[in-house]
Formats: sequence, structure tokens, C-alpha cells
Amino acid sequence: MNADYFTIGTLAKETETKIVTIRYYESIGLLPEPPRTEGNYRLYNRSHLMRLTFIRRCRSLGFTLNHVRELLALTEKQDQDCNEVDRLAHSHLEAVEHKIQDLTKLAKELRHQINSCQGGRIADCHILEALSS
Amino acid sequence: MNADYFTIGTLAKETETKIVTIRYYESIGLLPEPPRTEGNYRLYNRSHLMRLTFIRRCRSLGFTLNHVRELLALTEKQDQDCNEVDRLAHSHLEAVEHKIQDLTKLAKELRHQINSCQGGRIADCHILEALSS
DNA sequence: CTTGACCCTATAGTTACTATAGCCCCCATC
DNA sequence: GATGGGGGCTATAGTAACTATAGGGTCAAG
Repeated sequence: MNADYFTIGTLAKETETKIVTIRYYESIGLLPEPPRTEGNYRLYNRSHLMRLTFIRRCRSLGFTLNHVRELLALTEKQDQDCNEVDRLAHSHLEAVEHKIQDLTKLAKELRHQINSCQGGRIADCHILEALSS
Repeated sequence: MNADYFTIGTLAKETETKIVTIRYYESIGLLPEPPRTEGNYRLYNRSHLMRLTFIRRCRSLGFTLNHVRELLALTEKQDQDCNEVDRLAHSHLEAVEHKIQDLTKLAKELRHQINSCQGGRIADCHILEALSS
């Protein structure tokens, strides 16, 4: 057994993902089928770890699995004609920048609310207003 | 009929939400039951619009409906003792700041990729690396 | 050689929608 | 005032992205 390989439980812990979710991603082709041990255990390496970490972060940022698939495809389309890649990257960048803007507004209001708490009571809360206009 | 009130179709268009999704939010108590016309049509106003806009933005930012429920509750807990509110606001702020960091990294790599496209071919892509460490 | 932690497949359940069926309201127009 | 088309209503079933459970095999430690 190579020290560079690890089982699904380790991968799950490192990425804070449920084991069943990892197998689910494999079943829908988002993660490649890894090699197996003689006892039929899946064996993962660093590249699986990176790919899964990427997927999980994207999911927590509100991208759908199809979005993630596209982003991963961008990675794999190196050294190819890039009109399509460019178009996709632009559209994803726009979405990402919009999300950053929204989150920045939300963070500002949360900080405001935390500051308002100094006196023991909440004065005025604009969390809803931050993202509702 | 007051001009300040509008039907579910209008609300759906304004918030880019499916009509069925609005009714679903009502059914799980995330949106209040609106008044009805004599013909049993739901009638919404600006406050419904704001609340739904907030919910939809939060969802697109990767918060679960339970997170959204908590954030909305923060808004409604004005003038109450604020230990709990403060704790929640801090924890949400932390999550939001983390999301901003991740998105900023992703945006940087997307911009890099877009620039690489100048020559007609993609040189090196680090989108995956941006969110996998 | 058994025990306990971990892995396997397969299937059913949950969350957050989304689509469809079958019917009602409203109002413009014939 | 009948009628037809664009909405709205409820109720139920289906989809996406997980999550839990059952029933069983693997493997290192004692």
C-alpha cells in the first residue's frame, strides 16, 4: 500500500463530506472511478482530494452541480481553442462578482448588528434591507 | 383594488422565482400567508417582495432555508435581549466572510483564465487549484 | 480466530424545489 | 351574455442533491 493513497473515510474527513456523497458524485460522473484494492476498497490520491474539495466549496457558494461541471471542464480544456472557454469564464466571473457584492452587503449589515448589541438591546436591524433591493 | 398590491405572477416576475416556489415557501412558513381577493387570489405587497428577494439571494449564495430562517429571525428579534442574536450574527458573519474569500480566489483565477485566452489558446489554468487547498 | 472499525452495494427517505393535472377567476370582445 | 385566453387555485407526482439504513464483506489488532 502506497502512502500516497487513502481510503474513502480519510477523503471524507479531509473534505468534510459524507462517504455516501462521495460515492454519489462518482455515480453521476463528477468524480472519476478510483482504483480499488484487492478487497474492493476505493483508493484515492491527492488529485481526487483537490477535485472533491473544489466541488464542495463551489456547492457551498451556491453553484449547482452543473455549474461545477462546467467550471471543471474549463480546467480540462487547456490547449484548446478558447472562444467557448472564454465565454463561459466571463459568464461565471460575472456570477461570482455578483455573489461577492451580495455577500459584502450582508457582511456589512451583520457587523452593524453585532455593534448594535453593545448596549444589551438591538437597536435597528437592516439585514433584510441589505439584500432585498 | 389598491395599486400597492399585486398578484403572485407579478411577484414571481419581480423576484425571478417560480410561482410554485412562492407557494412552497408559504407552505413551509417562510413567507406569511398573504390576504386574498374575493376570488381567492393571493395579494402581495412591498414587504413580501423584500422578504422573498432576500430569501432568493441567500439561497443563491449557498445558505440553506434553515440558515435563511435564522437570518430572518435576527431581523425580527429587535428590541430583545441580544446574547443569542449576537452569537448567531457572529457565526453567520464568519460564514459570509469565508464565502467572500473563496469567491475572491475563484474570481481571480477566472480573470487569469480570461487573460490567458488572448493568444487564442489557453496556457495554464488554475481554477481548480484556487479552491482546492 | 474473533471483534470492532471501516468498506461495499442497493434502496429508501429528505430538502428544496419543479412540473402537471384539473379546475376556477376575470375581463376583453364578439 | 357567451366565450376564450391568460392568469390564479389546490393537490399530487417528479427531480436534484444529498442522507440514512439494511445487510453484508474486509482487515488489523489482540
